[in-house]
Amino acid sequence: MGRAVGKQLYCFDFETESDCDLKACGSVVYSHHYSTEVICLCWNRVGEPDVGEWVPGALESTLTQLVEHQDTVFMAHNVGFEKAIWRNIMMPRYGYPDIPDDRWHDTMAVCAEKGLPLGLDEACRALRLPEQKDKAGSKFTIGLSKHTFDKTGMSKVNRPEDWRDIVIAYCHQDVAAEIALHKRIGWMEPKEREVWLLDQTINARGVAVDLAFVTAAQTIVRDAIAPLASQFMDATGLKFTQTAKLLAWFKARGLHIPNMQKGTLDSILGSDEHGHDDDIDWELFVPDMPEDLRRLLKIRQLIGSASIKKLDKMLECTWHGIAYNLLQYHGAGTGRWAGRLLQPQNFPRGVGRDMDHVVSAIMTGDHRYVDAVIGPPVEVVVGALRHALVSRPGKVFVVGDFAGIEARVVLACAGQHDKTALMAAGENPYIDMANQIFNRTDITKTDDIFEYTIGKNTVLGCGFGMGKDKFHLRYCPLQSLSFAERVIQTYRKEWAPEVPKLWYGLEAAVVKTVHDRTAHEAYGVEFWMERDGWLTARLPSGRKLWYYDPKPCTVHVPWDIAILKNAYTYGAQKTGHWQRVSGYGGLITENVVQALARDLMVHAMFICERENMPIVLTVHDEIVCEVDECGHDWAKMLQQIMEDRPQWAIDMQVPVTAECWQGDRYRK
DNA sequence: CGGCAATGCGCC
DNA sequence: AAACGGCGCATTGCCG
Repeated sequence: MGRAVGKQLYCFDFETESDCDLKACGSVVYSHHYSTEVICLCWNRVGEPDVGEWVPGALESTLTQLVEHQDTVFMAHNVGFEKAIWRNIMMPRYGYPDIPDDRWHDTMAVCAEKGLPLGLDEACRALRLPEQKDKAGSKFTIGLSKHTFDKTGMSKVNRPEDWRDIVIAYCHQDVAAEIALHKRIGWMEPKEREVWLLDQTINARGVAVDLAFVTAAQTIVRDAIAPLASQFMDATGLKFTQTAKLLAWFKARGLHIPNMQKGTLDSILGSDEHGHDDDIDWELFVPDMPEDLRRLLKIRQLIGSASIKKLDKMLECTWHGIAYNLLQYHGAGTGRWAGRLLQPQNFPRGVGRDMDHVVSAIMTGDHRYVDAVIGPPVEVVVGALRHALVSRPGKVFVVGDFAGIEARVVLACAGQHDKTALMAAGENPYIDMANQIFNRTDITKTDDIFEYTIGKNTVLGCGFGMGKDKFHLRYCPLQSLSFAERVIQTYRKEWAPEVPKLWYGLEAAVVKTVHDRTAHEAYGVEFWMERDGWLTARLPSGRKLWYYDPKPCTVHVPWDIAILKNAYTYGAQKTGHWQRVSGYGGLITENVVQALARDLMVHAMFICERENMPIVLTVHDEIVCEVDECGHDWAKMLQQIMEDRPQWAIDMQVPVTAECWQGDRYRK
């Protein structure tokens, strides 16, 4: 079941034209758009000369036979697109039967699993395949869409006469490239195929968006920003989004600002809205700033949030109140999902205001009212963005969050069992850490906020080799550097001395594997050079992490120019493009730990599905299910599910706890 | 002018 | 005895 191997495999590729912007709206909205039309569907049976094509109105039965043959599996690169076209155009308009999820195979999912770029063209290039995607053809086809007319100058009247033939030829070339890619990368691991099928189910369910809430929020933002933006323009001649130019403008008036980030502005203005004086860097505070400049910075701070763009995005990518395909399977190299379209994984957290109060105020659409009863309207809306996601009528969200999961996994992985036992016993590890750092025994969460926060940040942040400089900059810029150094040393030497051994142990194993091309194991992770140019790390969970094109190298150690040590690099996607990355202990540890935390998620996700708690969203260490509204204590049930550990996690002694709640609106 | 890279900013 | 990593989207700015 679910296996696509051994069946008749057909590569399947649609070319379409539309006024709808596919990238912005997603494949579901695109496929439903009135203007979207199929130009052609081309296919080729993998390993056979069996090539075919379909165009609207074609009278032939080959396609019907293919689809009705239950042993036919259809392969595409990003099948979300092909599925949407099939189900929302081919079925309703042309009467074809459905192709169920388990008869699709996605080469993009395999690329994701094996650490390759997700784009077809980028993947083929990274693998140096002779068969490549036809870039000119792609540009031509995209140019057929009306929303690009102004850019390409092509329109229905001046298209070349043979434009359909050009597109069909391009489509066949894409099919050839996809087949070459498939032959090189093969199938998914069977267990990951099951995860991917679940991913497809979740993406097809979608999440409901409260459209009335979104439009009310848009009204508030628009009305609140307008007067402030024009004041700002009058004073500076600049739009408040032109960050670099603004910094120069302020500099010319004697005010040197490192950046326009929220925290920086809080510090410079010497006040933040919520009285967290801890967060303020008083060295940046400018007490004698001219009032006009202060006023401008204040405006920038109030309306400069880019997050409000999400409101537009929510409407754009929603079809009849549901946003589909918000998650990318294995979007991160470690197997975590990535967010797409309205990006549900980076909603601002807000500041813990009363949700019902905030939502009802926003629903009025009146920015003055929001200002009067809650606070600065734009800031209120930004903090409430996640509340736009709601459960469908008659349903309720049940949401669970793994507590400090990566810190727990790294300690368990390292064999730091005194600390995992402490967590398993329900004690607070952050207090334990803080007591050790400050040489005390009586620190509490409420009475020693600074000490507690340092303890927490140390436990959560230091498991992957962070150094004193980074810790200082990030968590305690007002303290001395030697304080940060002491914190780091306390973690590494006293609190969790097994953890640095984990970094160096994993590094030694992976470096040996890349250099001598034999298997090496450390801490339950087995490194191995696969055929065809991959390094893999088999995790205690049984899953493999894949690193493409690993190469041995040597580097100078930082403390002695004369000493060389073995190291390695590999190809990976970084800041949006394919480049070589240097591996090191902290990094490989981070990858392994993040991957294991993901596998704990997946374990819980399968149980949720089995127990009739359909998942609609995941956010790294958080599961969102949508269940029938009834008297049932769903939160309790989800907690039991998430705290059920797979055997490998029991063996590793990972202490797992989950915090769960239920409600009809998404919140933190 | 479009394409691409870098940057800023949100999250875990 | 060094190194925190993983994302996506919007915007800006540079280059051809």
